[in-house]
Amino acid sequence: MKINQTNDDSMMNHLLESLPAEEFARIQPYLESVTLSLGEVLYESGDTMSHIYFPTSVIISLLYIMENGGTSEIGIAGNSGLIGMALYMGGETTSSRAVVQSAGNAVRMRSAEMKKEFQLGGIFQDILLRYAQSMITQISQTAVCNRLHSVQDQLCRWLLINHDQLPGDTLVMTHDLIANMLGVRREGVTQAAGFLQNNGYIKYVRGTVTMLDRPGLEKICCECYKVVAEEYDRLLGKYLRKNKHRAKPVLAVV
Amino acid sequence: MKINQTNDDSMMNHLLESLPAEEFARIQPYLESVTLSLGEVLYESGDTMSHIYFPTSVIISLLYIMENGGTSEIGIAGNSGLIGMALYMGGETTSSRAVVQSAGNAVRMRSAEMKKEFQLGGIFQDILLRYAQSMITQISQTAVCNRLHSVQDQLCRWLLINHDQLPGDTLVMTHDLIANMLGVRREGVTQAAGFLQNNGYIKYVRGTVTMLDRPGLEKICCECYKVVAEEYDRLLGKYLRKNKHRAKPVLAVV
DNA sequence: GCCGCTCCGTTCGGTAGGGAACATATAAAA
DNA sequence: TTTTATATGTTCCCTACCGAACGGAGCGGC
Repeated sequence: MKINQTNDDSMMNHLLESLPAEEFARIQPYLESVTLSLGEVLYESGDTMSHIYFPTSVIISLLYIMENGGTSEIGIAGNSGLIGMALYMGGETTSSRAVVQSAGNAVRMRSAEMKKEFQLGGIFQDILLRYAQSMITQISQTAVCNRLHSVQDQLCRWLLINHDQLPGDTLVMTHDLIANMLGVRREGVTQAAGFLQNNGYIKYVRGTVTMLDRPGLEKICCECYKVVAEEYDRLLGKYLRKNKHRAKPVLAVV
Repeated sequence: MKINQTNDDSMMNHLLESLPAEEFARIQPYLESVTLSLGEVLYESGDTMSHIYFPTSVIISLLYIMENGGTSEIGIAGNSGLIGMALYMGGETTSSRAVVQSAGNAVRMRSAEMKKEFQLGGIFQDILLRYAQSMITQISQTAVCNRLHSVQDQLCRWLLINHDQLPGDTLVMTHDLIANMLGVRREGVTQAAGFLQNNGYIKYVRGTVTMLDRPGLEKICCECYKVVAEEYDRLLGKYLRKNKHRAKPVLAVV
């Protein structure tokens, strides 16, 4: 982790940029910009968190690691989310690992200041709580998707969710890593990805995946992506839409 | 749903009985006791919630219903939980269905009063937020268990979690219903339950399951039960243990 | 150029669980 | 008691996915 000299990028996180000017001004002095590299671990299961992170260009994955070594992702957060809900929910720690899935920047805020600001109520608190609820939806939908849908469906969902957090259309990620996220075998990912490539939805070579036909992907994907995207928009859209600085929609909703 | 004349049973919900006397006195006037029958639906996916429910003897299941008709439970709440987090998280609704899994009583509180009391902060708010975090853990663990563990493991987890919310050792529940909760086939449940019965862990006849060897069940279960139970205790134990009225431990932790 | 590493493609066999059909057992209703 | 509805037991086949192994392909370092 590299600590940057300015926090100019703080407005690139959609939750922060949704704040009214006066509330943003209040917390801005506490924000610190950091650069995170691929694979870096922000915290392990059980670690007491020192900071809350608001990704600006980085993507963070929340991973569960089972006793038998199996892994499965329960949710991700990019520039429309945050990492460290447990700080304001009261628990201080969670049982998941937060790991950098795509290198980039984030702004962070110390635990103590975070809790103090949360207690003040206002829009900031409301946004944090609504975001927590949207994560509950994301995790729930992951649970049922894990249970009831095929690997291919889940790969589509995963690609779409990640694409929403990315600046462009290319994702740096090997089949092996995707398999760890989905909790399936690498071969299963290769097979599903092969199908998607043969049908013109994506293209991939040695650790990069490029989206070619996003509308098509949404079409063949199970409903799980849409449910999560729409719920995020329902919960936080009223704040996000107020801000005219937003360049592209956070989530493409049908 | 039947509305009762007194709310004397309100102290039978562990979250409520954890409140300091003065905070409990403040909200008690808003509490209303209701009797709920098996299969009753407290709210459907998308419904605006009118009340938050604190189960005293009832058990409520949170079910997701997919477009193809498949169902899967993401969490449950009994006398150590509540139903209606979305009210204080800001969303007003969730995308799950809340259905009575075991008949009994609950006390409830109207949406408006709930939100007002939550805003006052204090122990009540802290307990509600910590409970929300424990539900996040429960849902996350369900997600990974769905992905990585066998039907038998999941049946054990489900039985243990339900047993924690029950007064006795007998659960009124058919294999068919359990299958809906777990999101698997009825035959799969019959087979797993048959194994558990043949090995003396449980006994069942026509819609009732009796726990015979709970320590044994915990032993052969995957870690998922233990993780959820310990996390609940870590988050809320400090409040629960203060109250001397508690009869039995909410969760048996190894 | 050559070597070596990582990523992807493919195969084989094994298994858990799904879909469907049907037999049997118990409880409630008539 | 007989009837009927519901709960559980069992079988068959089928598919998706797992585990493991190995071959080839791209890309770096030397």
